[in-house]
Amino acid sequence: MASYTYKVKDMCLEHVFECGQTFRWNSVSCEKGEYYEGACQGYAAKIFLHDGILRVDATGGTEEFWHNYFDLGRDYGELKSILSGKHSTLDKAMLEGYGIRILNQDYFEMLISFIVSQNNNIPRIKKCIEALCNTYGEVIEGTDLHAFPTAERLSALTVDELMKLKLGYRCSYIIETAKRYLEVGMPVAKDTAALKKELCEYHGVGPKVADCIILFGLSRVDAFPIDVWVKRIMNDLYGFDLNDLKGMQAKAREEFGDIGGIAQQYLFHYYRS
DNA sequence: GCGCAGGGGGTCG
DNA sequence: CGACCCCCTGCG
Repeated sequence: MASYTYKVKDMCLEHVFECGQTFRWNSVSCEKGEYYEGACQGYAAKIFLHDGILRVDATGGTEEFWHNYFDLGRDYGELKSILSGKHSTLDKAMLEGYGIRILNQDYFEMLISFIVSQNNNIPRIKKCIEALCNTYGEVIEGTDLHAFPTAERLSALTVDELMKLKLGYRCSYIIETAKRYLEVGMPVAKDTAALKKELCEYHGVGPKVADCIILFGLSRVDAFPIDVWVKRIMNDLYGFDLNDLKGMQAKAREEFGDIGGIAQQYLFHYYRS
């Protein structure tokens, strides 16, 4: 069991784990307060944050790995100052969600997780992903947690098998996606628009899911996922028609530049809470 | 209590 | 633009 500590600013565990970017971390209450337990990249971990000190107790991963996972190399204070004054609602959202950070998560896990998320709600998304991990993911030694399943494992399943996990019509998307991922691998570096187009070729991946994968799985903070909440936000803030996705995308680029994904997370969190 | 719409971080045909 | 697999909620 490795233990690492980091001095952090602009961070709150609840903001990080409950803003909808990840589905595998759960809060645990104990006498000393609250911590989060979960898994990523085949490592199980407990995450504590008190008085500006982040502590990671994990079954593996280097100090650099967790530093990168929590995006500690990015100065969110600086980002907030860049975004401040752009809109009074965003200013409020940044105060409310001061401790949001975009996790650097596994690409394949994000690919599958956000396919599961379509036309679905967060509690059930978490259940579905937990079922996927518990059924098809390797046990993480010394814990009762499971790693996210590999593409090899998922690609070998039949729809009938996967249907048992109550994933509904998403089953075929998941299997096809795992197969395709094994063929094409990670996307090569290119501009975000081209990435989005490439991702939309996966069955079950549309514009919204593609942007989530780009933002959370490829760490491109210029991606600006537009879901029903963001539609409402863009309507409230700038008066966009609810189905004018193009207009919203353009406005996000104009207002937030290449950190639209960061602004999106603050706004999304603010509207949901 | 129970049955039945309604809708959920969309996408496909 | 309607259907969708499933689950949870609210309402009669």
